Amino acid sequence: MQDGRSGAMRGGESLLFLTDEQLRQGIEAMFFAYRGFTADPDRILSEMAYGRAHHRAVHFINRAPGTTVNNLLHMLGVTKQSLNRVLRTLIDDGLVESRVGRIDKRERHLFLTDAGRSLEQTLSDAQRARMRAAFRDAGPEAVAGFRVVLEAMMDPEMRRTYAGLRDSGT
Amino acid sequence: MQDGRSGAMRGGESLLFLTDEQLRQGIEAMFFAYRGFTADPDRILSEMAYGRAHHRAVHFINRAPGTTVNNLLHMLGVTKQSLNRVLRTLIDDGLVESRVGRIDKRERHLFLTDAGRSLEQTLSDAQRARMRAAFRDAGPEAVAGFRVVLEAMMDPEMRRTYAGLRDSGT
DNA sequence: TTGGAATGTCAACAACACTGACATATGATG
DNA sequence: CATCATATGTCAGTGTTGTTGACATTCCAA
Repeated sequence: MQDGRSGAMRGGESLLFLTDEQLRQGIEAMFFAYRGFTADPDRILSEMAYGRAHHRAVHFINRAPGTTVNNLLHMLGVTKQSLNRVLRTLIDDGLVESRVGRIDKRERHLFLTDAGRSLEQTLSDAQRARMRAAFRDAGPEAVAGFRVVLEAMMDPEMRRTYAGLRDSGT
Repeated sequence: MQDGRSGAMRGGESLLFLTDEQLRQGIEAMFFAYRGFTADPDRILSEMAYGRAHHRAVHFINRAPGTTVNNLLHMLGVTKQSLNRVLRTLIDDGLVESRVGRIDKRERHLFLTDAGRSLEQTLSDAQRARMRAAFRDAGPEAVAGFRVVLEAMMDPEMRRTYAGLRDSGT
């Protein structure tokens, strides 16, 4: 694939969108867009004692209340030591509640407190505002394509996690 | 926008794709997809003394040979101190060459050496392979939508940078 | 000549990730 | 019951990447 012609013609169908140049533009689009994607919540977080990792934890606890530490670990793709540091501060600050499991007492189930939900709202509102503007400008068909490509880009395991969250949220 | 109905109906046109639930799915798609997006080059880099920051620097120097440090700074969105640390190792290791500007001798123009191009190829090939698979699976229309939404999500300044690179690459 | 811009460098620090090791409590199984 | 595995928490050390702040050098431009 170093000839720069990987997306020429095949069977009469134009595959121009698969040229190395197109792929490179896709890569750069991901890079620049992700910067925008995180910029607004980051700005809010920088004024507090929290960072992006706290945002992610709070987001997924809100999304899946009662999730266990192990679940959260896999969703976030970090080690338990890394998550624990973040979770510790959130619990100590009264944003997250950790309840011992009723069935399996080894597990801890995580919930947002009112204060936690409030922070989540603040961060999500900022992030959603940008997403909404982008979606609105792009239109429904572009949005559909956007989601299809992103889903195809995930690791299979993450795709399952994503689909599980998606289908549970409707 | 906390009523969860921001994307109901308006003027008879369905705006279902703008509901908070849809936006949240878009946010999660970005999160999981970005993980996949960086996974392959990260794996390669972890076996070397380099990280994601080196990848980004090498990518953009390859994309815009002769770019100045200041240009690169703005493209990457980091401070000169942060970039300098990365650039230092790349120059010392013979992957990047820094030439004093002919017109303005304060400026340094950055180029990849053969070794630098080789590393860039290795990393880009891994990243492009995933992007190519995702594009292929999603099809040209989805890819078009993907790019439109990503571009709409960028900060205006980054959008200009992105468009400049895009138009110069064709 | 003087001011400002571009670059480089040093130091300190913070966020966030990692590995490795170990402790505790609990569930599951023989 | 004894044993092994699982879930969680914690401590210590390390690495990458980012930040500020301060200061020096070089050089363009007014």
